[in-house]
Amino acid sequence: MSTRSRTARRTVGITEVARHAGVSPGTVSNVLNRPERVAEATRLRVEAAIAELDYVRNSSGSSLRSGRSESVGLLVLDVTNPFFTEVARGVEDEAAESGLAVVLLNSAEARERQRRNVRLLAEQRAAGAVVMPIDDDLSDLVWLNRQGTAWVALDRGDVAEDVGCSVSVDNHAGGMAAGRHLIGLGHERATFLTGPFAIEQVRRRHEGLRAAFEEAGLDPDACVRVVEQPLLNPEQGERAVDAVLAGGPRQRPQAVFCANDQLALGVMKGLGQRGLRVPEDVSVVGYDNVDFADLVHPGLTTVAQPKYELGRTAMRLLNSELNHGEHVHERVLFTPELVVRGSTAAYRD
Amino acid sequence: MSTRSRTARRTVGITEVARHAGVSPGTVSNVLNRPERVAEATRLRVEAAIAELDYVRNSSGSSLRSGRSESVGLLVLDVTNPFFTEVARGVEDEAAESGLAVVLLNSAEARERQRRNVRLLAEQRAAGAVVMPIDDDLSDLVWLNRQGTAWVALDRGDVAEDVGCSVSVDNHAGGMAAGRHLIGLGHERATFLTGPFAIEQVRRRHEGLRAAFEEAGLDPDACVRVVEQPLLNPEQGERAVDAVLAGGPRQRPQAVFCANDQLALGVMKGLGQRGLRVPEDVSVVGYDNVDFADLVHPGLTTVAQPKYELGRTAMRLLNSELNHGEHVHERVLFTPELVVRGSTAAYRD
DNA sequence: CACCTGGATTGAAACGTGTCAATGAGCCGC
DNA sequence: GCGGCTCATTGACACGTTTCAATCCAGGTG
Repeated sequence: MSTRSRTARRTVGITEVARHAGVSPGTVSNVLNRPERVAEATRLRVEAAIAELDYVRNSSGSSLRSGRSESVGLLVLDVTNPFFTEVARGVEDEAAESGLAVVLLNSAEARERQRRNVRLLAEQRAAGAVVMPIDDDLSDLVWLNRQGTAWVALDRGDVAEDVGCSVSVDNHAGGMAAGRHLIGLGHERATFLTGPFAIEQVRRRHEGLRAAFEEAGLDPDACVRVVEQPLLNPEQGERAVDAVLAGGPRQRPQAVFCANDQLALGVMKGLGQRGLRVPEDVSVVGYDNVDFADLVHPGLTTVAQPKYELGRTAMRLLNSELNHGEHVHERVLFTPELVVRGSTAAYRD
Repeated sequence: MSTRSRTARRTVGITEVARHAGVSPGTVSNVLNRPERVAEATRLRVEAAIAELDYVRNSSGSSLRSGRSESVGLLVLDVTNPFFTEVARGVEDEAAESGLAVVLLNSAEARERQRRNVRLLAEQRAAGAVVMPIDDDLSDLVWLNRQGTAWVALDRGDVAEDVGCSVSVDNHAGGMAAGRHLIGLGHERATFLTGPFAIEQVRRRHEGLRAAFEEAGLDPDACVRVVEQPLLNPEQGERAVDAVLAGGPRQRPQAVFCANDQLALGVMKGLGQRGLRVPEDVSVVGYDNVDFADLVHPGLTTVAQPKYELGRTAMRLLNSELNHGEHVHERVLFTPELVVRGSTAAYRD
């Protein structure tokens, strides 16, 4: 055990570097920010001084002066969800390339916490933010925009374009792809296992599923049942099994389409515990294609989202908004892709 | 589509609030930071002005003046790993309680990137950091400390105590618990499937496993084989199956202990593809107890780490270091816990 | 009434950087 | 050799906040 050395290290700033190199502070600043404006000889001299004094720039000073910091926020619904972490990686990578730091903020699906985090971003004078809003109420974000911080909405295609950019995946198409797949296998009774319908993505996936049945000349009202759970995690999936199976073998769905891989994995576990086999007795389809979907047995058929690309594109959009003076809000829409694995099979009576 | 409103919103600062409330800027600052020093009447007047003008404090200004910012870094090996995300949640929660923002930085297991991130923390004059170092070379972190930024090492029990605090889990005990469990089931040929031995945690787990065999009067050199892969992800686990099975049924291990749940899940998948059943033909033990360990079939027996607590404790330690002037580096060691599920069973010839 | 005390408030001086108008140094062409 | 030009550099100020010594005021005491 030893005591922390409270080194009263005198802070070396731009002015000390300047003195050491025999130039003015302004020149040092130029070397740092617009090297092309300064003659090579002096630039080298300044760089030498920087190295020798082990100078590290103080970003508080610079963002105070310039009015804007060099970090962007990533406001996420739930750090734990593997879907988001993949997105985070995309944002991180793209931000790193433009020298921006990423501040991770977790709303933990709580409105109060989202509000606090938005406020934090405003206090930091963050350059921008990539945001997954907690619900349809965007007033906090509009406020943030008025404070001068730009943002891009993620996975929320319905933001009005006069409010901000958005990057999302076509949830309707995803639901439809899942529906077509099941219908193609001969299923006619499906259950949509989902989280709260307050979440827009979830609603769209449901509509897509129904559209697929309609397209095939089947009545969605008769064919598609819904089981709604309060959260989108594995435990809730497991807990929902009884509701899913309600009605006995004649009424019971031939297939379960889950709004989420986590729900799907939970439901698969629950089905197994009740002696039902996937896919022989029930087919299961998930959504997201998290890494683990490939590792369970049987592999989970699921609607894949380009998670990494999603984050990367959002950050790229944000970047372009930050650099161009004149900016027109954009809306990028990815198309999901069905990945067929072992958890779905043709229906046989 | 509409053009971003470039509102030339004049910035309202502490001085404008002061004028509006008829007090001096200093008083406003006091209201914000040490409300007890200011008389109730004026405090209320200032607060009213703040609300009316929609003032939001500028953290650049305050950290410039005070010399230290109010954010802490979380330097992580790989944002994607579910182990880290759980840790992140713990850090987040604890930081939020003390009003600190968490800056997430991803080393992506690359030394160069870790270095850049450490530099970023120094530039931000971060109050502190929770760090998972990429390898044994802590020189960057020592440098960071000299810059005045304190840190707590995570999951790295071997940092010298004169360098910094650390919070970790007893990897030796974890390996031993796994070993005892397998020996108790009658296994005498085990393979340790692992990532690079350069990682300290991995080495300790291996030693623990060997210690268990020794304790039981068995020769570790004869009983424990090692298969080393370059990375700790599922794909590598799958790829390692052939190496694990080398030697045919007589030589083949009765149990595989993996340094990581991800490896374990990969190897289970690979074993299944080759027609081997878990646990009937081979027992598998993982490490970490990620959420998904409970969802595969059979459930994965694994050594659980208190992930959330780990993060939370690290942040708490950091906090105490930041607040107390005099500080003695601490070393916290958690004990892991074996969670037995279906992937392990008694050996029968 | 003069004096003291202690709490509330003030004013000015930093913190480290970016910006920009002004200055200086060289160079070319007439 | 001179005016005019460009490119490099300078110097001073402003950004919004915290801090701290100095000031003010009210009330109590002798």
